[in-house]
Amino acid sequence: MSTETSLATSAPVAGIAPAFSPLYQQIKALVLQSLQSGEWKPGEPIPSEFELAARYKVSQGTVRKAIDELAQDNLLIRRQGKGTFVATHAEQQVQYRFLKLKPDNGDLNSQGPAERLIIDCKRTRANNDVAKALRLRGGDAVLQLRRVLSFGGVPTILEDIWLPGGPFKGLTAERLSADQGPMYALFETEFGIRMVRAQERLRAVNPSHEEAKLLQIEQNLPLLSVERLAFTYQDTPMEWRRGLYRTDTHYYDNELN
Amino acid sequence: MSTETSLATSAPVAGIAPAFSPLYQQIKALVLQSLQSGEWKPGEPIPSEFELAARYKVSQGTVRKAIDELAQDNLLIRRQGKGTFVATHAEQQVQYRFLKLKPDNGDLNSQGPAERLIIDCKRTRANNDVAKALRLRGGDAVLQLRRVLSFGGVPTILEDIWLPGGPFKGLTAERLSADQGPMYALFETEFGIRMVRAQERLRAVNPSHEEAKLLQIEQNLPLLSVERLAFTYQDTPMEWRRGLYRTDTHYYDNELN
DNA sequence: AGACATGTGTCTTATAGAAGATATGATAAC
DNA sequence: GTTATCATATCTTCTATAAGACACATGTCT
Repeated sequence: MSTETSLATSAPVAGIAPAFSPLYQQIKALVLQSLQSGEWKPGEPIPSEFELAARYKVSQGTVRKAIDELAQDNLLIRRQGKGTFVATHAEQQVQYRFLKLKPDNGDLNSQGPAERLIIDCKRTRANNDVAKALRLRGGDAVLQLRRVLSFGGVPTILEDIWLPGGPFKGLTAERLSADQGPMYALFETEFGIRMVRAQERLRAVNPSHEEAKLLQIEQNLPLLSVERLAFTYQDTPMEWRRGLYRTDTHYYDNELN
Repeated sequence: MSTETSLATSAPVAGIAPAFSPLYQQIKALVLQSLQSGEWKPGEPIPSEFELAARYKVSQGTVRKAIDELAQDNLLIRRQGKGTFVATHAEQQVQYRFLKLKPDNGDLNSQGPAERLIIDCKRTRANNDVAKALRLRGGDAVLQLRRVLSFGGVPTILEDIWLPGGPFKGLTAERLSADQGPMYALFETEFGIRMVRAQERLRAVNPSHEEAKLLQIEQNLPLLSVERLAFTYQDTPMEWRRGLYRTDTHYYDNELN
């Protein structure tokens, strides 16, 4: 009975299996559950492959394949010799993982860290567009904020951000200003919400009078409008933002394959 | 001697191995060579995993891992039960693999295929920017062409394209116009050049008078400028293009993770 | 039309050594 | 005695092999 074991004969999983799919997919789903439930927190290591194999009653190779895919999706990070860790936006290396704007010369960190200025932060009710994007009911409480990012003293990005009021209860302008580092990192530590992926829609637009003023540019300079819907686990939308990027000194970088 | 075989004892490869790296990486490199040399052409199947394993004197699992990565990079396409195929731009499914522009409502094919109009096609000498991008010497022969893409009768994209003269010797406006389907597909069949990946840089710009006229728009409508450098195997740049996209009716779609 | 055989990629298990990271303990140097 | 240095043990992930069952595609034979 060397290889014709499990799957049919021995029940492989702990909880209820999602459906009929490859074993490693089921394991992947179970690991995802643990990530989602917060059993393993961002930055922390998850159990070793052999431990997980024992826990789920499958072979180490099957666990490995599940973890491989999760690492591929940037949900986990493998470090040889050390372990496998829950990915986080609070890494020292890449400051803004979702920011694809690059300066025409040098790199983003060459002029020191970005300066972030909160212009506005208020609690309002979701309009139809925002409600639809965040899957809320129209009129539900949302947190709206506006900020300007500057690089080397030059205002470069103007962002309007909408967050669902429920999950982000207690978020204030002070808390945001006090914090160094990426906003998504703060979301993880303070609210237990990890942004997993995002979808961006880009357009070229002319800024309004007010927008031009906030970025200290002429109104005839076209800007790159970047609408982003960010998702946490389970493809649940958790943030909607619209950025206006200066692209006379920077460009939006994208790799195709 | 069940598992402590090869690597040290039996020489694993056919040609000269690149350096010291994992076996599957070496296999990957060898497969890449065969792709590049045209031993297996776009759309065709490559030998089965077991055949390759025999050929390279490694196990099927090792070949599998090599192929997995190549499939990940969109160089190969696996089809269960049928085989593994060399990826091509001539697929029926996704017409324009590198085109990320989507209409605000409906999808690109809803209004039928794109109409393509060649505005200009001439043989010139590379200026400095183009030469640098394509790694040519300034003044080398290049093919320059300009075209307009329309969807549902509405001009939407204006593109200027530069191709190195050598590899694309014999390309004419007639040949381009005659051809249906993606340009990159024609490059494969007519010139044996397969575009593997590309890098895009996006900016918001105001069109020139001429550009606005070609797109039949007002000059005050900002456009999305998309500079693309496309690479073939070995990270060799083979095309530089600059597109101007209308983004009042369409948007540039991008996924982050 | 249906059954069957065959060739393909897919999935799972088992085994085992390589390679990177870290702790521990022995030994040497001060 | 304390501090450095080295070797060893023991974690981890990574690489490689082998073998068998399964799923999918496409024939061929009945």
